[in-house]
Amino acid sequence: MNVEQIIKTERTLPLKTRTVIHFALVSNKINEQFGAALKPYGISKQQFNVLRILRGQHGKPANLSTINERMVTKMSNTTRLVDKLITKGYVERWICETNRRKVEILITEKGKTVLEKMDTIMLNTEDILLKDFSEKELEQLNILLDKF
Amino acid sequence: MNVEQIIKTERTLPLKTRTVIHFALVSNKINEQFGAALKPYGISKQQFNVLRILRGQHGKPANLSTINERMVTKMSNTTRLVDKLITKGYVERWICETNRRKVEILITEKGKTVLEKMDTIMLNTEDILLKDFSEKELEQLNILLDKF
DNA sequence: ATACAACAATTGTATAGACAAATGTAAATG
DNA sequence: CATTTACATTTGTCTATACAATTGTTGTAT
Repeated sequence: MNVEQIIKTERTLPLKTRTVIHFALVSNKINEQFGAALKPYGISKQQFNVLRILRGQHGKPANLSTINERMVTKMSNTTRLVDKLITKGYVERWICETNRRKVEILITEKGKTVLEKMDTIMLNTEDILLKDFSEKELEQLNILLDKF
Repeated sequence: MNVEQIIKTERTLPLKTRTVIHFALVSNKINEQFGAALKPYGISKQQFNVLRILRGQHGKPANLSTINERMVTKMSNTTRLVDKLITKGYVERWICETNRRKVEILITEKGKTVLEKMDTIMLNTEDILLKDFSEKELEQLNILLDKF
């Protein structure tokens, strides 16, 4: 991936600028790939993330703030995101008995089934995306990412 | 930045999954910072990108497809993006005389002035974002990013 | 107990972006 | 030269997201 070539600039970019742009380009690519992988399921990355969080609760219900806390990309409107998962039948929502301000959200059996299928696809996509990385390079990348 | 801690998961993530999530987290951080830097100017990253592309033309007008080609994040609707820049007076648009299908887009003096101010802020933001990286680490990161 | 502050989620609204269809223009074909 | 095809941009529509204001509930202080 030659950054200058992709954005078709004739000038040599300063290293820092180049890094930031390079990062954005890779980020786009990753998003596209995962987006495409989830497309057949009619689910967004965010929705997938929420399903995974709910499964990770092992039956223990989660409320909205818990979900938000754990999401990779926080967003302002988890209510409507959950709404969509309910419509699809992947998730249930109840009002919390002990604190009626709160809400209890659970993944359904249908949600679990579909999530399992998506898992495979997602792991596959990861493999494809990272196919040119050795174990060592992945570790190196993680160390560098920590510096942000 | 401890990934597991941030997304509050108790399990140890597989290296590849961890990398992808790590990447998304950093990407969010970068977007937030640049977004915040541009906020006082009431301009989006995309709009800023277009202004920079137009300045890079050195007076030579650009048409929509040229702009699209050079944008870091391609998008489906550059027309409306340019509309917004016109409203702000940062950009002009004319119909191309030699090929009336095309359009000629130019940055205005006002656009150049405001862009110069934004440049400083953006470079500053880059510096802050990358403050913990040595020259060598930045080069290393760019090499790793190339593997995507 | 009553008033007030804090909490948790929801709703309204405005803006951004994705995607497909439509418009207008130029080039190619017969 | 009329018709078709390709091109460049624009427009319509639907969905996603950000941000602020609102609703309903609980906890706290007097």
